[in-house]
Amino acid sequence: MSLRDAREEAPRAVTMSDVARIAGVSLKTVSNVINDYPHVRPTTRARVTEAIEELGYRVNATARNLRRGRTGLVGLAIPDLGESYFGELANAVVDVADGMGLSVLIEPTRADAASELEVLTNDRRSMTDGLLFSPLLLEATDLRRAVAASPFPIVLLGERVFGVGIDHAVMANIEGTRAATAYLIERGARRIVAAGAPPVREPDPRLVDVAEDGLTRELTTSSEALRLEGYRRALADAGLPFDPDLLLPTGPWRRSTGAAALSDALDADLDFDGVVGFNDAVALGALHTLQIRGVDVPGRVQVIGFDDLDEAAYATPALTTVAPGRVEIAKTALDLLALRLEGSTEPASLRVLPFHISARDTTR
Amino acid sequence: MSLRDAREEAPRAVTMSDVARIAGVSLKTVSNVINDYPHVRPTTRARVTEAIEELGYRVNATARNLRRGRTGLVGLAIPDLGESYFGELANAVVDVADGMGLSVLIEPTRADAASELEVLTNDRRSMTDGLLFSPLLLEATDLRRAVAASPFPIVLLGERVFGVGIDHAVMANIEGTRAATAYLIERGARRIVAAGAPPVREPDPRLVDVAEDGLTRELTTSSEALRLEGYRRALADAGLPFDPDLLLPTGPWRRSTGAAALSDALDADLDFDGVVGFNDAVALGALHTLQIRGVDVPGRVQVIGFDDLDEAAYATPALTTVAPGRVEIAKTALDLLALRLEGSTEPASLRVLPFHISARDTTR
DNA sequence: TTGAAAGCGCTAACAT
DNA sequence: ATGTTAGCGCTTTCAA
Repeated sequence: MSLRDAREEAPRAVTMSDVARIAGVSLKTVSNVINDYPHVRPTTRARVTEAIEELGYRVNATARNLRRGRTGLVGLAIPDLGESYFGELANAVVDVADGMGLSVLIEPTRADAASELEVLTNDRRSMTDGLLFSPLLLEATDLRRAVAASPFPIVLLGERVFGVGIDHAVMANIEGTRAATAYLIERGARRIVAAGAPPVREPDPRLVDVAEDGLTRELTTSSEALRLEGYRRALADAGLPFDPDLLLPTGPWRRSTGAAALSDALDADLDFDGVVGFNDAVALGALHTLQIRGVDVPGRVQVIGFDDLDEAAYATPALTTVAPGRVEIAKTALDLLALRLEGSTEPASLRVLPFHISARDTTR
Repeated sequence: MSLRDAREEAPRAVTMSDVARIAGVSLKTVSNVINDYPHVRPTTRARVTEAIEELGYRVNATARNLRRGRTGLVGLAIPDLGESYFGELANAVVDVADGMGLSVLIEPTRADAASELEVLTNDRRSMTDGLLFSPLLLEATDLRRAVAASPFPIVLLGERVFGVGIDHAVMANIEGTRAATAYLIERGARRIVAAGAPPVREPDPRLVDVAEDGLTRELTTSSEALRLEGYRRALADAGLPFDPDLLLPTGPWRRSTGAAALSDALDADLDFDGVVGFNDAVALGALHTLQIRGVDVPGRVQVIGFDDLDEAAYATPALTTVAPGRVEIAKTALDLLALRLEGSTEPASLRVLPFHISARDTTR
């Protein structure tokens, strides 16, 4: 009815001046009311509020943004919303941003280096105040250059570590995997398979002295390499031998590849009593194979994952996993960004976030 | 270096007038070049382009949006990005929108009726030109009222059907499940379990004459009910009896609930040779249980799902499933929205989209 | 405590 | 083919 007619007649939307006119006050006063400026007489405020109500006024965010010079929008560039991990991360970012009065413009980069670069110079960049970026494929040098040239603040988030010079909220890849591995060892596992390890068995030469306290000197590598490093350290901590035969590369970290890797291991009569899945998908796939093959979990083989996806809790048996603190990551990344938005010129910081182990039923 | 200094000194960003000045032309000409207005002399265009290059000019989307009266942003309200189905749907919407020059502001509503309502009157609504909405919990009447009162166009997308009066791009719930069931029947299945059926065993009384051609008279119901209806029809088509014992309610459609439902069925010695999972998660869970229990799939029991998640293709055996045409849904919904954005006052239309069956290895 | 007025950066009539 | 100019709707000095 009236509203529909209104739309058809292409009426001017109601503006602040309409409100001002009806309320018998000036623009400034309406603005004051809307923006909760304290020094407004209660009666005036009431009149304005009433007029707003009556006219169904809503502020025009575009005009406000133009005037203020900011949009309240931040970009979130992630590889793929179809992957549970990124979907859940996006959920977390949106929630946290909401609490800060920010909105999130999510831009999937489709696991494609070109679109990862493109996202930095997109048309959308002029609608956002800053960018949260989770690159997957971009070379560290390309990234560093592009970020340095960007007129807006960028914060990296997620898994990969690219070195200093860029604000960065990362999960504790090394310490998380180390703790996961140690968790199995504490529970009696001695021969622990690393499902999702990188195909190369030597330590990554680029991985130099990776401390997880922000004091890192040089660190440019993949999460595979970082998680492998955590696994190695846990073995070393426990005085257990490092056996390359226990490294199961999977390629992409999916259920199917995890399942296949374990199938192969079983077929090859590999001797093992624990599985560290480098992420939950791989761990869940591994668990699947073990169950089909009739291997008792956790009795004969214990399994632990990494990510704490919702699904992990619902698997049978429920998957023990490293919870990397998605909300913490989101919160830290947004805080870092907010600081830059306020004009901070502090040196870039790398924040490695606390994690914990969600103990469930695939471990003893 | 220079760009960083620039940021620290809080310099005016370069504007169109700067470009105009450097190029020695007027604002209008710069605008013409930027917007690919055809009647610009090549030499002029070159000069402008050069100035743009030199200054590193980027148009200010906010100013443009204010002037144009549109933002080029559409909202996408979906329950939860952590669910693969919605993540993949969001991917599709973003891709299609990209091709239309639109950006997508994704807003998870967290399976909460209040936030589903709230999304319609959000602050973000003044930054978007229209809204794609996939409600899960909202009562049909509430929704209808809210949509009617909205000053911006809304298109519903996804699964539930709310009745006429609202533009709507839906998947073929009934026909898809009917085809899925028929597919198993054609391959010899006779006692087919419906995993994910609603707990009530009577046909939904609200489900009256649901045609899937837009000529629907009355249709206000859940996707559970619609898919059950498809299942019933396929049985009827084949002259097979409808046995309520074969209806396996799961509650939420997840792997875990699908797995549990099949476990119970097996424990109860239920006699069946086919499983129609009401979505892929349920089907995948069912498949999992069947494999653990040593039931030969597809030899002894055939399984088919609904959604065609990426994961379905990677399961072992790969899951046969109904592909509901996510991209088609996205495309149709955005086309519908674009029409309204252009001012169309056509009556609202319900588009039920074509689907197909992705034949894989869980069926013969 | 409120008002007047300028202007954010752009597009699009309207001129020429 | 290009220039002039008036706003889009808001926030924000500056005054009163």
